[in-house]
Amino acid sequence: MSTDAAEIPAYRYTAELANQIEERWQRYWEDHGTYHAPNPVGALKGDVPADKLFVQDMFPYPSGAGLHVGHPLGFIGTDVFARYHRMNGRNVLHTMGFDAFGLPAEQYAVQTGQHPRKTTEDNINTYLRQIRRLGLGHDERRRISTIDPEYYKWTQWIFLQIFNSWYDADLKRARPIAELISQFESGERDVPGGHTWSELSFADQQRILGDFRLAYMSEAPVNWCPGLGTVLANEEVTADGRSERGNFPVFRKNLRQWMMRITAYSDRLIDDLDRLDWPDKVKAMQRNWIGRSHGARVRFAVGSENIEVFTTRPDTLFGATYMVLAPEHELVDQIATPDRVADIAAYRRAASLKSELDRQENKEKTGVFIGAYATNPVNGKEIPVYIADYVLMGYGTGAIMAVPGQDQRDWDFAKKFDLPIIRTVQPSEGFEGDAFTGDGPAINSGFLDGMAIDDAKKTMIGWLEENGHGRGTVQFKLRDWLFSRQRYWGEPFPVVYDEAGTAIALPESMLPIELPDVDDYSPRTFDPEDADTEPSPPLSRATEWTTVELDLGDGLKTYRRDTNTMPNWAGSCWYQLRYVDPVETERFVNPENEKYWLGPRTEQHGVNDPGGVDLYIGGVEHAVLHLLYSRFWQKVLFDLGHLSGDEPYRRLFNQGYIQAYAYVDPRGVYVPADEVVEQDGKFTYNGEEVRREYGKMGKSLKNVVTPDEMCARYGADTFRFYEMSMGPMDVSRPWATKDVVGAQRFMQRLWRNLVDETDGSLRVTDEEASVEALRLLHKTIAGVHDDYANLRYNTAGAKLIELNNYVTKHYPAGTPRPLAEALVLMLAPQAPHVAEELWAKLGHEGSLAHGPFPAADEQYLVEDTVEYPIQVNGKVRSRVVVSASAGQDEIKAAALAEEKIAELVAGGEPRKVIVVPGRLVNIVL
RNA sequence: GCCCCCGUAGCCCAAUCGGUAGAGGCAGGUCCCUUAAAAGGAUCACAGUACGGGUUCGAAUCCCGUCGGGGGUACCA
Repeated sequence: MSTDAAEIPAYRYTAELANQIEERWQRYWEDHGTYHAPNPVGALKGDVPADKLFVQDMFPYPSGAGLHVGHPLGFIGTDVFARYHRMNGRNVLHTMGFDAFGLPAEQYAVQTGQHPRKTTEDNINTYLRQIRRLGLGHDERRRISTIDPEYYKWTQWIFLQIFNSWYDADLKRARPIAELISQFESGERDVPGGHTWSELSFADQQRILGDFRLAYMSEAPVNWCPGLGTVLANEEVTADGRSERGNFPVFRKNLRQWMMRITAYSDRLIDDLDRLDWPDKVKAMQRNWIGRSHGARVRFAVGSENIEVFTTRPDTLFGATYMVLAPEHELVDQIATPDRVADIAAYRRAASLKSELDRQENKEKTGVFIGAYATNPVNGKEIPVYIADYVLMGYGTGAIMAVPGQDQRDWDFAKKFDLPIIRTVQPSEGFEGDAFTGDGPAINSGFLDGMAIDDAKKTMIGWLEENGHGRGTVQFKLRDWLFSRQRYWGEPFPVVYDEAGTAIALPESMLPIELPDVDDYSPRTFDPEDADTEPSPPLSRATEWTTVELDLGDGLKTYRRDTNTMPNWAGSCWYQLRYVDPVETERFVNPENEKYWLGPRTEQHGVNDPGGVDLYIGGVEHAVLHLLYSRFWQKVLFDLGHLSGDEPYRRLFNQGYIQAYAYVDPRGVYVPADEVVEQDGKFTYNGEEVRREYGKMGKSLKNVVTPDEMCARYGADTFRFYEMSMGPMDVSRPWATKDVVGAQRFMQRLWRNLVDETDGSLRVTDEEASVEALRLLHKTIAGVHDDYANLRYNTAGAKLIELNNYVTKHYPAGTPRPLAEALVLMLAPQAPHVAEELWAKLGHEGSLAHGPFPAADEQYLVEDTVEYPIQVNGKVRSRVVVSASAGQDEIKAAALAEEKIAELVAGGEPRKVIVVPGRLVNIVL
């Protein structure tokens, strides 16, 4: 009896052979620095072609679970793109770093006592081993990790740049804070409060500057999450008022925290989206999040006070029949009548106890009358003032004019409290709803009557401005970015506090401010439901670190450090800049290198080109978090003159997700997916029928497939090729291990067409390829070029399979060399190791990483003849072959002369004959 | 509720400007090779594009409606 091994030919392209080849070439690439991309200047200086390409993946957070087959989809996608362009002669920057600060490592540290740095570095090593195994062509000299002190030194430096700048609303750009101070000193700008700058104390000066700085401390309602023991940014809170991570309740609480004045950039962040090559979906999400509304601010007098409201519908002012203030509005106490105080207090208490979730779920209108009446400026009518929790303190002015005729929420409230309703827009015919929000002529509106909404708005804003009752304005939903976290595992703030509690920036020479070692990493967490708790950051317990003696220019003094850390978005805001110049010690990036890799290239991308990474691939989940923050930092650094472009990512592409089936037995327990058997449309595990679910890949769902497994079973090249062939990059699809064999068969066939399986000899011949073969070859080359350039790897792969199948069929004795070489080169971006191996076997020295990529020869792309389908009344009835140079009349004549067609036309005159050159002929009878 | 995207063979997917519905892969049938199986080779079948209407000489593609799936967002005045 013979063993299986003896029957497999020695030189068949098996997983074992693939693994040998892959390991060998990975070592070669590493030894030769094949993927090193030279910089114009600095430590990585080299000869740089003018034509460059910067490709970037959204860098991963190194979790303990390692990679599953879904993760590398984007990584392989960028690698194929990078390899394609590298083979075509471009200087390609492609590398990968790690977004390594964050909660999981800290939570693991709390459980085990292991330092988060150790956990994180172990995980990074696992990731590095996994991505190396995939043969990703990274410039490993450019790897960065956000937790490296040499990296976060510059994160802290950027923080100080932001802290030390202010937004000049007239010039619409950030400027150094020193320029604001000199404006105050010289009197060019009035000091708020009417003070003289030099007479103010240091603390008072800093308090005033805090209202201008782009990073500032504020005591404001923030999202406090007791379950996580930290505060969160708005972007990290879900629509139903819970933490995105951990799903704990989030409460509004007044706390003193670092904020970033991202709202100063609202207009630019919206307007500049037009200059980006990004998916419309992501642009729409950012526009939506920033939420620009055009409208008016209107003042309503209440005795000697004024209530200011924001409205997008100034045209409906005649229909304002009452007003509503947010319960927390500061005017309430001043204008409420004494008899209403008890009710107001009771309502406020009830409102504050409602969680965000309660407010979401129960939209029944509630509120109380506060005894005051306001004057509608447009008609002098006295209208009652209420407080109600459907008006939010955080948007607009925290007060509204209620127009029940045109707003459903106001309608609901008015019905409940029996308030008058005046329609100011004529509802369309047959309208039967409550509030009418459509367009129509103004009614009951004095000088506006008859106008359409747009005209009425303009007219009313003009009237308000003329009579001093208000002005046209723009309102944004975007709020400033809460920038402190009560965590250990993050970047410390590069500031200290003096005795008066004033924040003082540390000089650049003291950076980085490194994290101290502590015994206890845990932020104190609390009962998730208990809103009356206070954050207690782990660093506050590192007393030796928090108190520090420094000489900051006026002698040795005692200062306190900030015990908060930065959110983990900080490190990812600027990593593309550090990839460009990873070892530069004097600056965060050398301007020449930055300009070469990231600067605007108007001759190539048009006059509005903002610069940035040439292709950035990642999931859509960062549409309003990372991608908004990163754009903001880029713009600040651009304004301050540190960068040549004002957008970080010129082109963005969202890859889809690879999902997976999971199987549940009748008890509701997940069973191992790889042991489930499918038969006749039913799924069984150990003979028991199980139910199939579709969703994520995860340990708890027992359906994880790892790239390591796939590499071991098929080899990295086969795995890469399969992943790219599953569908277009941006489509999510289910993982199917059983389908991988298709990719393997292709690789084996291609290998066999070039290499003898039994003795390993080359099966390439000097026979000339037929004209037919050359036509197919050059058509394939042209198509594959196009597909690679447009991220259509699935169709590129299909074209290669088609060409290879042709070779298999027509050249059983051996492959003509031009076909063999072109196949290998075109395969290389997707399956680089086997391509290198075959390229070497074909007798070439060195690597094919830098080309040549085959070019299509025009002479084989033009056909001599064209076969035209002939339609009669839209249905294909026959075909005719015509010379490719034939004119329309010739084609038409040939079609009509065709036997079957002549029969169908039967001597009559067709009503119309449509000739689509190169496509078809349609005869209308 | 509002906004956006998607429905093509049993499954994953092609069809680039409105022009012959099928490139590729999985699964399946038949044949060759083989003692047999695997691997390999050859070959075949399978949908009329979720559904209903419209525009057009011609619709998977454009428009309207319905159904199904996915995503975003929501007392934002």
